[in-house]
Amino acid sequence: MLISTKGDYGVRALIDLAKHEGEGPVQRADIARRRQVPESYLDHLLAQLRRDGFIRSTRGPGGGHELARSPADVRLLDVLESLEGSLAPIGCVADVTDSGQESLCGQRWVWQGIYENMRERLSGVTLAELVEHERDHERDAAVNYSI
Amino acid sequence: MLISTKGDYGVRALIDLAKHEGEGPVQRADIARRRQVPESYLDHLLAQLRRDGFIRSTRGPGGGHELARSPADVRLLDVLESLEGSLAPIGCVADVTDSGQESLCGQRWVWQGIYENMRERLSGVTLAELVEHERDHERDAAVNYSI
DNA sequence: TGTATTCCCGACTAAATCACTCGACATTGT
DNA sequence: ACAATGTCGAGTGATTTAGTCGGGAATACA
Repeated sequence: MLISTKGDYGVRALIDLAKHEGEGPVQRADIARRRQVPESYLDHLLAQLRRDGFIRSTRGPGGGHELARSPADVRLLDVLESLEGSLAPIGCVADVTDSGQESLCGQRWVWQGIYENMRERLSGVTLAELVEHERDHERDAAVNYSI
Repeated sequence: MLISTKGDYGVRALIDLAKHEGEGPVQRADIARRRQVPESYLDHLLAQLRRDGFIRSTRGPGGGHELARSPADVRLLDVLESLEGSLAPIGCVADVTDSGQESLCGQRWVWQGIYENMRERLSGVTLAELVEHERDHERDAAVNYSI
């Protein structure tokens, strides 16, 4: 599995922030409840998203988390790579500077194309589109993530 | 990482068998040496490939392993799914009969397309083509996998 | 029949990763 | 001062990865 709960939960959190944009900071506990993510785990994901500049956080009463950029400027690819690390499906297509060792993996040429296609598709999707899609399908907190 | 050493080593083994087709059974020790795979680990991979009908094995002196079908009839997709299980990149596109629970994952529509593209590409590549490619690039035992 | 060769199979293990929990601490509004 | 919030790092149980190991079964051959 290329994408674990890290990527899934993290994207859920960003979608939640996007849907509540302009309403001031959103609290971790609210995101956790609405998106059905364990709060103490969400903590780590928000920390990572903050380190990579996707969100801004403020402490104290009334604090919480906000998007640092417009949802239309946030690419799914970047979010997932922030949360999951490299999305390379097989070792021999890793995005390291391919200096020195030519890969031993004979399937490289096949996977290279798959990887590029994947990155292209994920680059083409923004947080704004994910929100739009969720709205179209009436998937929101109350509908899908609550008990 | 979607593909682990299981998939990598297993494909290497099949390529080796394909290159020695018609020369009688190929021994595990020879595959292991030529393809730089731990022999005791290769054991498990060959067992899996046999269970799924990719190879035939014979015991005793002069025994070994042979392809059960023509290399042109073996799709990379099938080999990898045999060795790795489902290649679904994210839980919500799993190929289970999607009865009941509609997935909660909002990225599903994106990943569905990526998954389909991946499976199409992997379906289009046969063992024969992998061998051909290796021959073109002079990647054989003596060239790449030995010390 | 005996023996060497080869595959077959299941048990075991060390290390890494996943999916969390927990507690101590920092910051801030009232 | 104090309560509400986020921040950070350590710890944990379950699962997966990448193997090893040893005993057993089948077979060719002398």
